[in-house]
Amino acid sequence: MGKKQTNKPGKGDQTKALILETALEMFRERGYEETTMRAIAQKAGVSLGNAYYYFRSKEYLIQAFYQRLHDSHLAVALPALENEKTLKARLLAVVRTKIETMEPFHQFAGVLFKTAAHPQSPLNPFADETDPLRQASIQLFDLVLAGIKARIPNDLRAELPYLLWVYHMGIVLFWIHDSSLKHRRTYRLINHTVDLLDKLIHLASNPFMRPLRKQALRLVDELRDAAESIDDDDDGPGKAA
Amino acid sequence: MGKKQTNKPGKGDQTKALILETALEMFRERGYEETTMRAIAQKAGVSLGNAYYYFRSKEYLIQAFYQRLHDSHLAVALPALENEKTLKARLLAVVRTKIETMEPFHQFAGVLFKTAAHPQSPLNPFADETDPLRQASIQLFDLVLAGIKARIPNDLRAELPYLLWVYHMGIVLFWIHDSSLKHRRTYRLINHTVDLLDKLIHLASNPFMRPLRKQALRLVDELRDAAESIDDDDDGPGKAA
DNA sequence: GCAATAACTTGAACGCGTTCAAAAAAGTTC
DNA sequence: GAACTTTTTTGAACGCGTTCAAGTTATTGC
Repeated sequence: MGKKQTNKPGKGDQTKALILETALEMFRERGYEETTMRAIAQKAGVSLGNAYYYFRSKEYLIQAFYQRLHDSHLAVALPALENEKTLKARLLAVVRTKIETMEPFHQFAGVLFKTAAHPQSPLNPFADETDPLRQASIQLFDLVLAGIKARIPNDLRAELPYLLWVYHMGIVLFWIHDSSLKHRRTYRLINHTVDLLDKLIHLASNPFMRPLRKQALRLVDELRDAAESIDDDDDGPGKAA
Repeated sequence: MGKKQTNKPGKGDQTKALILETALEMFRERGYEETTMRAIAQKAGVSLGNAYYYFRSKEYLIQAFYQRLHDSHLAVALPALENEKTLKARLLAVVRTKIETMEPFHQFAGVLFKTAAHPQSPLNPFADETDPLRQASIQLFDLVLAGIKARIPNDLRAELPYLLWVYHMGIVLFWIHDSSLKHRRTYRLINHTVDLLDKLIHLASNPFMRPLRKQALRLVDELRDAAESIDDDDDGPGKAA
């Protein structure tokens, strides 16, 4: 029973890990475009074709990187959440640790959104609703909300994890473009936006704001499953009511 | 006097136009990735190297495409604005015509954001503040606002053209991912968001909203010149106030 | 007109990501 | 352990974007 587990311990898994490790190291040091598949293979001590046996394309190395990143982020974000009770503090903790986790890959990160924004790319984080990594990432923001006392209307509460995830993607996008020293601009932006979001969420929770909130949430709903199915509905030619 | 004008009539300008025309036609029919520089050159009846004499890279063909697109958009948007007096109607007209103008390039358009989102790319529309095409594009939204009666606070009014431009970029991004029939989802989204924006702008114009508006605008200010200079300021380690 | 200079054009060559038939190694079955 | 299958590994080859030294054609100065 010690030998074969659920799947296969696989000799090849070692090779795969070796290639990924080598690739990420080279990405970090030299950047993505500057690191060739041939160089990765050579440094890892395998043949070029072998790298393609384990990773369908160079882009798939990025996908593996995403997974690593998320694991690392969880490892520091979860403990950080233990100490915080307010929405503002918890959100701040998660977003800050995210950026800190990505820090070593800043130069390399530029390419992420390049591929991620491409509709046809398998890395597009908005692409398939069922992507487990994306779900896990959103779930972290659900956890942020689960730990607070303040009451948030159910309709908003349901969408908020996703919305905060989108928000944090925006922060990451900003960070990618941020060339300021030690990315101070990004941290400042995080402080300000978290502050603003905190106020907005409380404002939106006010009964007075219910109609506008409902309308905005309906919009969000529509945005979510946009690039998915091919269907036909209404509103084609006519104007808004 | 019929010969030499201000600059040079340039024999090569013909060749450049020919190459661009051929390229865009092939992009439209076959897509960007599927159209090779060799194929463009061959169809245009020039050598491969010649194409690179006029366009530094394949990406620069996209930049030329941007310019074409904007010209076409202006040609239909400006007349459309003549008939409309309200913010909602004017904004709707500009954004709708934008999508309609881009229609023939939907398949090809996917690659736009791929390159555009890349920080190092010369096509990044957020990159350099001084890009004339970007300025022209923002100016169109200034024109949208210039034609309305409703009073908008000065601080908001000043930033709004840029904000609406960013909004319209978001719509384009959605459209790129929109696989619904005739892109009905996009048009529906435009209707709903324009409606929402209209309400939001009026709400934000309320004196009651002044503090929140000020804070949001300060944030926008910070976002604008983010990827520009390398500086160092405050807010590094500490938390939000 | 004629040399000199600039503008334009060419095609071979380079390095890259990717593919693939074929070989080698590991695992399986009897 | 032999025959067979599956997994892993290889390196040559392909098509691509891009570069460049070398040509050809147009323009300029006299």
